[in-house]
Amino acid sequence: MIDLVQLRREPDVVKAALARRGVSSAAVDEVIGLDVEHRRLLQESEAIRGEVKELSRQVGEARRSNDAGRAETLSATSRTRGDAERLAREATESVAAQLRERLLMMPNLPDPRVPEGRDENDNVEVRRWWPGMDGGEPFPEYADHQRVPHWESATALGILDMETGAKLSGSMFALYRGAGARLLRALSMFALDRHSDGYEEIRPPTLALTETMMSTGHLPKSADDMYAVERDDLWAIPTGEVPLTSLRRGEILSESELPFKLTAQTNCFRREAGSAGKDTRGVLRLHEFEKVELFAYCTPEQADEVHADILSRAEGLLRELGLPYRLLDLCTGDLGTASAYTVDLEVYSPGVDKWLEVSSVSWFRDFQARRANVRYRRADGSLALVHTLNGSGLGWSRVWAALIETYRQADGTIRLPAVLDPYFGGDATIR
RNA sequence: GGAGGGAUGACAGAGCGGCCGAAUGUACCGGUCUUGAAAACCGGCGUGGGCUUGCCCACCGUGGGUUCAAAUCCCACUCCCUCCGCCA
Repeated sequence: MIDLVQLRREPDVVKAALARRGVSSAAVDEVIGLDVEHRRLLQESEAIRGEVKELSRQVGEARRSNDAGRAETLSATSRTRGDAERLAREATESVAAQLRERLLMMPNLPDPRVPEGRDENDNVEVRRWWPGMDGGEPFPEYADHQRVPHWESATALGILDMETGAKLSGSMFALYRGAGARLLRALSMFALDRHSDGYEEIRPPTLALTETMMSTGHLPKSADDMYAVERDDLWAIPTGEVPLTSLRRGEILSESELPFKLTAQTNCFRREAGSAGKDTRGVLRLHEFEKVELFAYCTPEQADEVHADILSRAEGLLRELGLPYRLLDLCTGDLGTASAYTVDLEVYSPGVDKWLEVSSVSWFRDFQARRANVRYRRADGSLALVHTLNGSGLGWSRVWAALIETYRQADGTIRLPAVLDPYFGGDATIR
């Protein structure tokens, strides 16, 4: 949620920032108008409320001094004012509800460094890495046996069975078998092992309350992309970010515990309502996938450093796995609702000849903290909202595909990078 | 799923229609005393909102209701505890 106080103080700054994301000046004015109206009504109803309280106090006084007549008169006046108060309060609450609704739909202000753009095509590549790059080697050349899509090679090896996945749950649900399933488990273990220095490992529930989904900004705006368990009023989380952001919801943290860093491996559920037919072969886009998330609450001063740390951890994993990747600064048109600044990591996968998004490292400023009401007490005793950041480290289905394609040998076997050997009993080769 | 008990400030815990934003204790902050510390004593000490910055309003799990007036009475819900049932 954007800061209403800032909106009052510098409406033009807010308008200019939101205009970059396509929010019209009129929409912002509407919020401002509702805020003005809300405060006017609030003052009115609070003044009447004050009157009622004062009258009630006097009724009590009159009763105690056995002045029944006076008490009755005062009581009657208070009753009338009480009716007026009810009306004023209802009007106030109605405007407050409208204001809240508009505010919850409003996206975060993009950071100045976010490039201008309409959609994902305008994201700006900031860096590229591949094995041997530092030694001056060119971008890898791939052999024909690596140019095989994973849905062909993995299915042939019996480690991926999309057909049975569809039989169980419908299209875009994967079933991994044998070494394929083990590879997925290995990747989560590998990542969590790497993050264990500094990030507390969490195993959160994957069904969450509406309030929990509201805090990150996934609701109300993206309800169509979420799986709802309506009977119990729960939602399947689209990312570990959801439970982690609410871990300390409503709490006041001490400055000494910041940055407060967490990591969690969870399944992630996405309806992919708006992406019919796009990259749907194999495991490129699934309704359910596994991801290791990195998350932090921190002070505004710590935010840059934490963002860099999360990013470098995500990069580090890809380097250890020997997979080429690139970094993109998301443009204003592709930035997530809650984010102020996001860097995406895309891994190159030779079989499909595509760059695949495997991580999004985002800084939310106090947008989520305001919704989740997570604050910290500063050295001077004052309270301030924390900043939240998160990033995948990493989302596995696409990494899985890139590994299968990149490390496919001429004989059709897959010799996975040596860092995974320990998770395969010493030899990470899939035959 | 059934029966009972509970939810109050950082924590413990009183209050059970009006003088209660809330006793008391602990913790915390400042001061006195002390060579220093401790103890003792004195003072302070929740959050949010509004505006005429001094005041007003809201908040005692959540939502509704009764009343001139609700932490306090009534209803519903959520969560926690105990017991029973069921289950991995």
